Amino acid sequence: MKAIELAKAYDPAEFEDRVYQAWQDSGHFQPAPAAADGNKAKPFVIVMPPPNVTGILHVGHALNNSLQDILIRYHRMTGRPTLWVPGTDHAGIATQHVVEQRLKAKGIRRRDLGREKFIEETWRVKEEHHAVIKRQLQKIGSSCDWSRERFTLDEGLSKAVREVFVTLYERGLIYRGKYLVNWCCSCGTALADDEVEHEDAKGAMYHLRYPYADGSGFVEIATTRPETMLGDTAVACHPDDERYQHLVGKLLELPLTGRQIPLIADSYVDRAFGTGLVKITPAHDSNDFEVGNRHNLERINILNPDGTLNENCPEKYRNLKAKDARKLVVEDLKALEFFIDEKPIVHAVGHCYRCHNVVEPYLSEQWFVKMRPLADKALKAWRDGQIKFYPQRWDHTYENWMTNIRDWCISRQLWWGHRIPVWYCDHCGAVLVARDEPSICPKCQSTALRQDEDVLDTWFSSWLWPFSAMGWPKDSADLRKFYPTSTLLTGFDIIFFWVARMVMAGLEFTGQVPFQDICMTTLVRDKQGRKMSKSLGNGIDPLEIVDEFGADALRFTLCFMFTASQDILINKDDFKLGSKFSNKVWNASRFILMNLEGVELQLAPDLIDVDRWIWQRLNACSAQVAESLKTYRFNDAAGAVYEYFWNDFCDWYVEATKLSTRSGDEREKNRALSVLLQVLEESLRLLHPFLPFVTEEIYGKLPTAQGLLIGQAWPVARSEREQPELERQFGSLKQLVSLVRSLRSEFGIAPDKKLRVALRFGADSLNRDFIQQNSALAALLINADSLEFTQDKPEGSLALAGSGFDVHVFAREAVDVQALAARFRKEADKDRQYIERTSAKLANQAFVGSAPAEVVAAERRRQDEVKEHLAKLESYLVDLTRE
RNA sequence: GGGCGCUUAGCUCAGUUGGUUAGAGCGCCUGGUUUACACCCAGGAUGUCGGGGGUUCGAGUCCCUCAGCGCCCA
Repeated sequence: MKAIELAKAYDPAEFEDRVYQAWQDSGHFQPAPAAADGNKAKPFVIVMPPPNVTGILHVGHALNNSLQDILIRYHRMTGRPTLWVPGTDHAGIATQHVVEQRLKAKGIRRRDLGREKFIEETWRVKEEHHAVIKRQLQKIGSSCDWSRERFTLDEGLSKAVREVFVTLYERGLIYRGKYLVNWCCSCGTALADDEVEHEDAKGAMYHLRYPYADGSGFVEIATTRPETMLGDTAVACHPDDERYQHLVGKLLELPLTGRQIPLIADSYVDRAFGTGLVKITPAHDSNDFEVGNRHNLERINILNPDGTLNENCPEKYRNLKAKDARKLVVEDLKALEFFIDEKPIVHAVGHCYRCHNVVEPYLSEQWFVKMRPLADKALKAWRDGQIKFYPQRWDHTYENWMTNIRDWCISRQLWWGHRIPVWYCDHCGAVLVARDEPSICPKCQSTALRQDEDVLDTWFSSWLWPFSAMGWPKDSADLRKFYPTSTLLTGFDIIFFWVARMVMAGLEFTGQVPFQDICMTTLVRDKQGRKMSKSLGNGIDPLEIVDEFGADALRFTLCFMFTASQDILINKDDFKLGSKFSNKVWNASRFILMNLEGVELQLAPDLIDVDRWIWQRLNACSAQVAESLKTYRFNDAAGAVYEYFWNDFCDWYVEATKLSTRSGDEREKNRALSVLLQVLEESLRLLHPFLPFVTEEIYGKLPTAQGLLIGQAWPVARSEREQPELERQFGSLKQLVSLVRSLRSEFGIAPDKKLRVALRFGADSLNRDFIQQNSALAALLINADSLEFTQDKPEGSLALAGSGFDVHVFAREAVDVQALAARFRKEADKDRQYIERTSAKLANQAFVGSAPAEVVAAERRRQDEVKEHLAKLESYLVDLTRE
């Protein structure tokens, strides 16, 4: 046959897009129909964590999707029906924010545009962004089933949301109420507890004086938020606090307001904190809210939705922002001598996770989900082992959150999202919660119905994703076949937001956990350990990496660096790792294919030792990859294929085959290349999940290619290929080669200088036959004319110590004998130290008595080897110094 | 305040139930135009495994303690 040409340089940009298109056209992204090939294997299914449709893919997404794709491709190649469902989420707050900013640039405000027009505009923006996200996922090679792509605002998913809302309401698990919620004044909406990020901020502890109403004295209180005093309705002490017990019930004059408030006792108060007295502002602090409930206190809301002070405050403070009001209040308190002092402190302040402005506790009417009953089921499922975290330590986080679960505020004062399916009758005041929009009030027949203005939290649709994406609430074929899914792979930072809630929703609505394995990924950071962010400008754009190094390089590097326990600290240069590896695969393949010129391929070529050795190595690698992927140890899997391909296949096997391909013997060349091609082909299959593009491109050039590599069988480890004795035998050949190469290198003997080398085996050498049979190979690898074998110590040579043999190199004139002697002495010292150490160990009855027999035996064996090594060195030294 | 994690070569990290003379990639040093690859080849140097204590025949690995760093929750 003819030689096959691969381009001289590995150039991923040349083929990646073309290869992706071929995959997509081939239909392999869709699960193979089980019936067609009688495939009874259990499906392997992942739902992709839907990225925010208006975001762009960052390197964290690249990591997560690369890892998911590795799992998907691997399982697909092992023959399981495999499905990866892609999609995006509508990201209510973030998207609305993006669109408002765009409009603002044109001088348009959301309210001016009106709800309907605004939503139309948002859909347009969504479409644009969606195209970008999808393109990005394709660029990195995601083999997901685009025909099943979903968006959280799709009709079907919206139906699921509505079904869930109404069902939970019917089950008494959704309620509406006026409570303190986290309020983002900038976004103008309520947030869930976990959407608030606590950041340390510099502030002050203000000490204030509240006089008794009867003028007989005053108490001192401390607060970090003096402006909220305008909403105080009590001051509290601990009921057992002897300093204040006698004052309980006394009325205080609240400065600046003219109001009188009581001094109450409540065990919530920490006696040791400040003066032991706290002001109680039920409408602006969640603890105070509880105290207020217990004592029936009035709740005075002093804020407008935009964060300015409202009409419940004295006139002069109205419409000021809280920050400005604070200054003025402090000033006024000073003027009236109610101010004692302020001390700087650092305290945690809540910020909106989307816009990073300060979040205020704010009293408002919202919808909530009662979480306790849902969480109890989710806890039980976890305790029963139905879900499993990788790594396991995330168990604690899950358990802790589930155990201390709080109700979930799900209404958002936004326009972009699922509108709450609740209607109010203006005529009779009825509240209608319905799957379909009612046209008439069933209570009073009025048509004056008004839908709730608010939308639902985006996570209220995301938590249904594993089954809503499969068609639920319809009883779809996909749902029956692919649900529950196999693995969820996502960032640990959304355990609360998403993972935990999906488990709850899955159990509540499908009666099953939505996935079995949960693989948590860590954060990708810069080399200084900083989070990648726009403002720092330290982000890595995955597409830039793809352009520069190729998608395989991006994927492989991330996989290679992904360990379960630590964040990934990475910079652009690190991606050279993957790029170099891809290049290696390209060039090794190129070499083999270019050597096919004039070769007659054999279907079942005979194997020689080195062939059996590489099959053993490939087999071992396969077993290692399978084991590693099973437990989501991606770095181990990547490390295994890297080591196999580079060190075993390229450095030893391909080099070894040169003996055959350059022998001048046509038949031997045909045989060797036939095996080489088979090993290459199988190696490409082994590597494909990790380096899909380059392996597919090369596979397409193979004379033995059948269809696309993506659809080929992965080389599962087979016991008949195990050749453990070959590992040992080939290992001794490698040792021989290394010894000679070291000598060459150390003493500057040119690589192209042919050496005369003789081998002398010890009496009980295990590997004698193997090395003798493969002596031509050994001679090639050490560039010797031939390898001689001798019984007696040859004269005039330099000896090197192998295990079970001496290597004699006739190169005395090329070597600095003194330097070699010095090296031997150093090695001998090391040996003596080792022997001393292990002798003590072996003399220790406690060790010999209590350690497992095989450990002791191994220790003896190693010591014997070192003793043999030392004895050789000593005899070499005698020879060297004598002559 | 409660919880979790990290500290191993110059850098980034492996090291799964305790049992070889602790590994990888990058970087560094020496040599190399071996017609696959300089994104390469061959060889080499580099570690009191954060400090201290303990358990054990044996500790990077288990326990205690101290120090530093990070994250989550309140």
